[in-house]
This record gives sequence, C-alpha cells and structure tokens, in this order.
Amino acid sequence: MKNGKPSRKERDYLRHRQEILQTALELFSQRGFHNVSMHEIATASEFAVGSLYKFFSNKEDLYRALMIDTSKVFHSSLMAALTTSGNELEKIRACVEARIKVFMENIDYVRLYLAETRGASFNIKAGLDSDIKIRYNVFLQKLANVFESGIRKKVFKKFDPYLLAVALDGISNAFLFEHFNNPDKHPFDASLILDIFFQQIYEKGEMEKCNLVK
Amino acid sequence: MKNGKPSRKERDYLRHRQEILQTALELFSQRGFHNVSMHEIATASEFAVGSLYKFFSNKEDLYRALMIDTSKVFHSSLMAALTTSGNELEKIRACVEARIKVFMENIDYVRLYLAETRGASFNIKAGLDSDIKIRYNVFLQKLANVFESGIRKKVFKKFDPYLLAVALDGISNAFLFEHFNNPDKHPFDASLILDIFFQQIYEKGEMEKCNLVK
DNA sequence: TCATATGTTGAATTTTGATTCATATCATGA
DNA sequence: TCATGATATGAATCAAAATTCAACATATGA
Repeated sequence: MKNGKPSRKERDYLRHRQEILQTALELFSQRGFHNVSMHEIATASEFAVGSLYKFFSNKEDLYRALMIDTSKVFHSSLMAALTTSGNELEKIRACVEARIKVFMENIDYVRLYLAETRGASFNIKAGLDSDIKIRYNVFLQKLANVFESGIRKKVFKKFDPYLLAVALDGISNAFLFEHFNNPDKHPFDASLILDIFFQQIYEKGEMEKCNLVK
Repeated sequence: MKNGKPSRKERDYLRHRQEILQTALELFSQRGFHNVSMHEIATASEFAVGSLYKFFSNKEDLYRALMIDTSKVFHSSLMAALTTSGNELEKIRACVEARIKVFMENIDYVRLYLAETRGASFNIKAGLDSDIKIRYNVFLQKLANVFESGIRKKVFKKFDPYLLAVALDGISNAFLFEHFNNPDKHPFDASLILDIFFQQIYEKGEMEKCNLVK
C-alpha cells in the first residue's frame, strides 16, 4: 500500500478474508458458533486450517470480525433511513423499509444479529456488548427521537417515545421471524407493520367503552 | 410406585432430578449451553459427574428435559389466561398479565426460552423444534383465535388475526428485553403494552392526513 | 448381623476440536 | 534459471470437556 492504492496482494488478502467471513457466516447462521469447527470453515472456504489463523488470531476473533463488520452495514443503513428528509411518519416508514431491505439482503446474518442484540450473547466471552449492542441502542435512541419530535408536533400521542421505539422494533422483529418460519404465508411488508402499529385496532366507538383509555 | 402413590425413593429421585435441573438452569441461563460443563453442574448441584448420568443420558438430554419441563409451565399458564372468562379484551389482558407473571417468576429460564423460540436454536441438534416451538405456535394460534372472535364481533378492526397475535407477542417480548436491560427505568407493565398496542398512536385527525390509511 | 440391591463417586478414558509449526509451494526479481 | 522471501498447507499437538465404570457407600429386610 502506497498512500491509498492497495496493491494486488493487499486486494487479494482482503478478498480472501472476505471469502472466509462469508463462508463462516453461512455456517454459523445455520448451526451456531459452537457447532461449526475451524476445519469446516477451512474446507468450505477452500483454505487450510492454518491459513485461517493468518487472517484471524482465533475462532472467537473470526466471529467477532464477522459480527462487527456486518453490524456496521446494518447500522448505517438504518441510520441513513432515519435521516431521510420528510416528516416523522416518512422517516419511520423509511426506517422500516430499510430494515426489511437490509434484513432480506443479509438473511444469514440476521439470526446471529438478533441472537446477539436481543437474545443472550453466549458466544463471545465479552466484547460484543461494547459494540453491537451499543450501536443497536444508538439506533433505538435515534428512532425514539423521531417519535419524540412527532409528539412535540402533536402528530403522535403522548407515549414515552423510547417505548414506542421499542414497540415498533419488537413488532418488526416478530414479523421478521414469522416470515422466516413461513415465507409464503407471511410476506414481510412495511405497510403491514405500520398499519398494525399506527392504526387503532379497536373499531371506532368501541375504544371509549373499555377501561384502557385514561 | 403403587398406583399413584410415589414411594419415598421415587420422591427422592424426582427431587434430586429437580435439583439438578434447577442448578443447570441457573448456570445455562447465565452462560449458555456450551459454556457450562457437566462438572460444573455436578459441583454446583452437589452430585458427582457420574450421578448426573443416572438421571440424564447425556448433556443434551439434560438440557432438553430442562427446556421442555419449564416450557410446559409457561404454556399452561398462558393457555389458562386465554381461557379465562370475559370478553376478548379481558382475555388478552389476562394473557399479557400472565406472561409478565410467569416471566418474572422464571427469569432464569426466559433468556433460554426466548433464545429457543425466537432465536435460532443452536444448542440442540434437533428436537426442541418439535416440542417447544410447536407449543409456542399453539399458543399464538389460540391468541389469534381470540383476536378473530373480537373481529367477528366488530370490536376489533379487520386485521389478519394471526398477525395481530404475532405483533402483540413481539411488543411483549421487546418490552421484556427492555426491562431486563434496565429494570428500574422500564417497569414491565401490562397496561403499558396494551396501551401502545390498542390505542391509536396518531392524534385524532392526523391519521386521515397520512397515506397510511386505505 | 449380614447379604443384596440400589445409589453414589470421581479418576481414568475417550472424544472433539482449537491451535501450532515444520514443510511445501509459489511469486518475484536478479 | 535460480535464490529468496512470502504464503499456504494439514498432520501433529494440546486442552477441554463429555462420558464411562470399577470401586465404594448406604439402605433394606431376612
């Protein structure tokens, strides 16, 4: 590398590294960190075991690189959607759509991502907390800000904006899982999510009857 | 055992088994299946390694027993709530409340449960699919039936009832996680969940302006 | 009290899989 | 073409953990 122009060797190195990561991603997302051996990754990526250790100092390091790399793609994609021009609803819609898009394009990664952000992260001794989870919380907070702004403008009702963000995120994830389990029956669609989230579920008039309303 | 009355030995056996499961649950939920050794479980439960194999044929079997046993408690608790007397909203409220209660009482189990039902089940080669997940789907379907009944009575709007169930489930899980991560800031409360789920989030009048409504 | 059955133990064995490193292969430039 | 350094290989090593089993303890009841 001479100021900015990577040499062929360097490009090769990076490409090889990328190939390994991609293969590992597929295997991990299929069977989980502990049920995939370095030998398998080596065979599947057409390298020798020893070579893997030229790229990553150990299995955990490989996994970490994988997760962090991809989480950056996710994160910037979602954040970009939230900075889109438009009113609050348009931002939120863009965000839901971006999420669908990026999830669909990285389906292998999603199971691992959700396991790390939502589930209990048992794969790595420590460390993804201080990266993926933080990034995830930044996103949630930014989404909350959009809700808050909508509330200030009296477009949304006065709910805790952070909880709204959590709720929307929860619905999205739930639909995503549903889609995984049954892709044909449940297309994964932004309007579906937004409709259920934003429209009142009660029929007009019925809501006043119940004790839910303050 | 002579028709129904378990002998002392049998009660001992069952109690010991239960103690092992309880210990294992704590350890697994803390550090995950693969990061807990049989020796640790043995030490913590005050048995010898060998003894564990008198109760369970191997580690995976122990884990499976653990998950299935507890999932039954969960399941029957949620199902009972849905069979409560009352109208649709009352059933749904009862269900959300039951979920909160049973989750709080089995916090150790919850992380594992969610990992298995929502995340990818990487711990067990195969088998929990055909048990926990099925039970979970039965619950979802039953919840969907309640929504459907509400829709027939024109109390709820015409959404796909199954998707409503998925959405409510998703919100509940999301709030649960939030509560885990920040117990003081986010009390885990049924009304909160139901409010966000059932009340329109848009201010009156604002909804008509947007392109969301059909 | 003793013989038998039943339950418990944990050191020894086996398995699994991560990691290493001496050797082979390849690319480069003299 | 050959020497040299860089890179790739995978059999051998090592460590961790699952599983086994011969020996030990304890309870039962004749």
